[in-house]
Amino acid sequence: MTPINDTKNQIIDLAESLLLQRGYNGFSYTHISSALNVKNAAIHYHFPTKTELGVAIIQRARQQFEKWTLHPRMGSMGFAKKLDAFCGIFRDFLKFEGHVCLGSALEHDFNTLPEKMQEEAKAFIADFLIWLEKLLKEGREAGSFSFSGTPKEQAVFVLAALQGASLMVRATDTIYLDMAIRRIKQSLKK
Amino acid sequence: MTPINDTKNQIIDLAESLLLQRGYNGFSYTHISSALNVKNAAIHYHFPTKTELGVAIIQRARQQFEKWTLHPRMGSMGFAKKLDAFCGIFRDFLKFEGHVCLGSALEHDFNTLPEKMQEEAKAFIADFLIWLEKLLKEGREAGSFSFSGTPKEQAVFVLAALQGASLMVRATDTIYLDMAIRRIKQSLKK
DNA sequence: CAGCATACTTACTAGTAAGTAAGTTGTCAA
DNA sequence: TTGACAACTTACTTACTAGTAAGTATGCTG
Repeated sequence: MTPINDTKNQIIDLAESLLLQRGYNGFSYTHISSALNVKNAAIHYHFPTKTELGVAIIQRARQQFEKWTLHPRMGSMGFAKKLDAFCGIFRDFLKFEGHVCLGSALEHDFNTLPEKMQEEAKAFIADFLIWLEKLLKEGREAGSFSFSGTPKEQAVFVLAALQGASLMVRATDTIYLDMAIRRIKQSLKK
Repeated sequence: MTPINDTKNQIIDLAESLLLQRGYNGFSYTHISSALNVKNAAIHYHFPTKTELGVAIIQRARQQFEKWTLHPRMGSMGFAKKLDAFCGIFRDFLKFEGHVCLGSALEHDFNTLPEKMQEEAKAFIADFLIWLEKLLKEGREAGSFSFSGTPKEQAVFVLAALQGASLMVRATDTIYLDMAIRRIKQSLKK
């Protein structure tokens, strides 16, 4: 028997994938229902509105990121390794054909997003920036990183480059993300 | 008397603005026609399909960029000033509420774009990258910039950071673009 | 002034969007 | 075994999408 919430999770999985591939205004309940071989009303049963579905996607992603930051394996990592792992998140997004990272997708569609999604999107970006800022601050204090300016400024810079590169890949070449990651690491070297 | 092509240009202006604000799938002929106080068929008269309208937007932007690169004022500029001016393009995009740069907008919607628009979008990004790569290469040779790796790699990095920051602004704060620009300049200092 | 092109409007089409109301099926607990 | 609930389907609605066919007002040109 299908476990409870199996369809519900499949819906979130597929909707997230479509969001990363086509943007919030580029997918519909029909895309989801036909791929899962159910009727569009079945999607509405689990997520009465598209807004609720969108919010669910972001909330799950925030939970996943929090879990990622709190993973035991993270505790034993050095600062450079942690940055590596963070960059890896963006590489992972690109593993699936035509995906970008969730942050860029939400930022791009921001103006057309329902209010509740806008709030969640802001919180999602803030999560990333706060984590990065802390890593850079502590990493510099420990002598692992070297950069001028504030850790916040540097965090914005690093995240911008990662998001921008993951976007650019679409109209150019996949290796461009790796190029950007190499440059980011270089810019933080002592 | 309305000059020839006045409506046509107004349509491109508005469509471009909507594209930068809401993405390709986030605006319709109704948005344009109601704003210009004409009927939707009037838009179809000038641009039979949305594809043709989209292509027109990109082609005009490419021409404007080419004109910008060839402007007499550019000839007398040093390498650092030219980079400044290039970053200024991205600042200008943000002047209008909720806009991103055209490059990010096209990259984001890339998977849902009609083929002809995809081709133009690729060429548009390539224009930017080629110009930047040349600037960085010659600037380093002349001793104005300092960076490791290839000029191409660095060009990808700079453009990624600019595009990423102009996106991020939406879900955070406008000053984040300036932060990123400061970091870009810093990363190229001798 | 005849004829034609430009720049539209009116009135529509087929398709798709999100969303809903009411009915059906299977499972499980009292 | 009955009733309640979860997880749907059937069958719709309203609104909007891009796009089209046919008609009209205006002005230019020979």
